[in-house]
Amino acid sequence: MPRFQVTIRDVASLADVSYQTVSRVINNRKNVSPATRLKVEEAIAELDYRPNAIARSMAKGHTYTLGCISPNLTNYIFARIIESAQTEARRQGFFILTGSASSADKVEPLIDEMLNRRVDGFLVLNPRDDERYLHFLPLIEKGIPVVYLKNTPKDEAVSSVSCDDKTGGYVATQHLLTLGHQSIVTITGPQSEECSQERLAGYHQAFSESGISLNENLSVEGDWSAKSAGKIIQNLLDSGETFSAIFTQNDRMAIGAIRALQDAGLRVPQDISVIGYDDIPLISYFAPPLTTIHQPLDDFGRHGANLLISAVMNKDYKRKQVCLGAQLIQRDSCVEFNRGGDVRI
Amino acid sequence: MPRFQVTIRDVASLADVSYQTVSRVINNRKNVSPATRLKVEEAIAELDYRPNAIARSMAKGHTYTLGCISPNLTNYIFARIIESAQTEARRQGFFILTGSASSADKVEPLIDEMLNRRVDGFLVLNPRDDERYLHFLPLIEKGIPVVYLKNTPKDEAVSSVSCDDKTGGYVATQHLLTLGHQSIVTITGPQSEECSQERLAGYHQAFSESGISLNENLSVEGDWSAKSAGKIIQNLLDSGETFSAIFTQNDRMAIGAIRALQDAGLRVPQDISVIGYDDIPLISYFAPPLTTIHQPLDDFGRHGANLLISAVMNKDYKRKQVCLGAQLIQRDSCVEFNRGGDVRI
DNA sequence: ACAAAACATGTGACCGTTCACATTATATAA
DNA sequence: TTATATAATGTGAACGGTCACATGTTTTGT
Repeated sequence: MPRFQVTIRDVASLADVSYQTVSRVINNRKNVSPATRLKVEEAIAELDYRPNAIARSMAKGHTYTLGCISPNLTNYIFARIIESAQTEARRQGFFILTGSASSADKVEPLIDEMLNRRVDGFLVLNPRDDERYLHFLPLIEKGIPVVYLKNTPKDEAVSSVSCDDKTGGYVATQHLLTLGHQSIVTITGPQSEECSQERLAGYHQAFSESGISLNENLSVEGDWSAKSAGKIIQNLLDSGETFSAIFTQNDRMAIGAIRALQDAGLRVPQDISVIGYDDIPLISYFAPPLTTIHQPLDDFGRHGANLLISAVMNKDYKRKQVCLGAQLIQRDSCVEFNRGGDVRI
Repeated sequence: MPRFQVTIRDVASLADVSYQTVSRVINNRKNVSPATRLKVEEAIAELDYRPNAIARSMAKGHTYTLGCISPNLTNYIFARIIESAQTEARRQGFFILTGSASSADKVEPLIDEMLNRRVDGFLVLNPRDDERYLHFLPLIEKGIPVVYLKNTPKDEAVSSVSCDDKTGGYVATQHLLTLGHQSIVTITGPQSEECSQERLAGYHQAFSESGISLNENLSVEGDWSAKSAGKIIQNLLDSGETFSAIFTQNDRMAIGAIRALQDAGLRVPQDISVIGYDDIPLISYFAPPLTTIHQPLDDFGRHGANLLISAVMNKDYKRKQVCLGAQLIQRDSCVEFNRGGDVRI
């Protein structure tokens, strides 16, 4: 298959200089006379020459490409983080090779192929999901730059960007307590995941600070899906537990919970207050507009890309953990607890 | 910067064969004796050798990488299509380099950088948005494979995957007509875009087939956002127009419309039926669960990747236009028109 | 005015593969 | 047995850049 590419040497012969001089021009090096530079630039324009990044990677040993591995692309949270990481990476001359691995066993081949393509480093979203971070440990040992993003294992000596999930859980719970609620259901994510544990810890902390006693039966583990939360609420109602508010660890579960409440004839927020987590798009158009915890997703991507690129470029880069804040967004799904007793079916 | 890579020659010398033989083994060529193959494979395993895809690209003139350019990554529609394209591409040994260009003027530099990286071809989402497809015309002329995905210019001689938007618009409208509605508002996307025009054409066709006369004032142009639809409905109500149903060209606008109706004290579907388009996630949890038109997003990605890879691999590949179907999803936002007159405020 | 430093440019080797071709060993046929 | 096809392996030259170094030309300092 005959190739048909304009090379640095074609430019050189047209401009009547050596190929090295052309290389100097395209890399914006000093030590090129203005006249020569102009000649070369004209030749480049005339031939519509494009430097071959592949050949450059070959010679330099850098691909200026980052591998980004996430559970999927369709979850808004991931998409948003990847998008902002991409923006930041591109600003610094890097591209991102995306790969989704829906389960842990698909992570290994993905890493392998990205390694073959000689990505300069890895951006790993939600490494704690199904313990997929275990696959990156060998890479980190070999000195390949890796940055964990969101839901990160806490104890690892790895660069990471995470959110202060404990505070997030605390703020959410605190908000409900302040409104006078005392019996607050919390639906967590899988307890194997760091962020679920943290948000639950925040919930506990808020209770213990307020001195209000905590009903352990009201903490239930979901799987992030609306469906799981719906079932949990249904069970809770059936079991005769008493509560006036719900804190779900993501918005999807809030939606599922609200649906279950409505199916049971309860109104949100008049009968039960609900607070979510994430602030996904259109959730403000929900009925009722959901009060929730907002995370700075763009900062995740930006910091993540930055950290990774720094590690790629500086051999003696020190690992760093960044922790971002979370913010309460008040809408209409939480109101003051103002009735004689909790709901009981 | 000293590199430290295991190469084909390291493997060769350990296995005591020539580097070419190693190449044959890793490429699974015939003409290698089983004994030699085994020796080489052992050496590969021992050294943890990884073929350098960059060097391979260099030699072969193919990168096995596709450039994917979309307006963003956060829109579920795009994310889903890209994710499925990625899955299909990877199945065939390709990777996807993603790039978002929020506006047309950002497309050019993105193409440039992808071209420098020698992507084998381009996957272009929504080329009709702000006429970004114009940037790809020169590439297509040069013979670089390009596939358009969704909202494609109809008349181009380019491979593309689109949806039968006219039928989609027809089915949606037809559904409302069948329920007895006669005054049906439609909120379109920007009329500069192919798919908006098509869906509107379907709306017209359904009316003309039914023989019911059409009130031109009820066709209004939105910008795909919930907000725009909200304003449009508000204006319509204020102007005293009469209608009993709404067909919005995407789900977000349906949500905005429903909110505006509710704010005006109207109930959906009892007072006004609403049908959307897209079937985005969680929309079935909305109040009321939205009746909408579903598009086979995964097929978009799959076909798109396939078409592009075929074009990349076969020099004499013929351009092909794929058109996918759309499907009515009935939920609870549309009911029979059963009252004496239309709503009038 | 002359040595030293700074600038401008060119040459050869290399990055890690694959390709086309050459060579050698082995099997098949007459 | 010898000619001939076939299998197994090796060699040199690409692919398109960058790096280190060599060379020639100016500028600068005293």
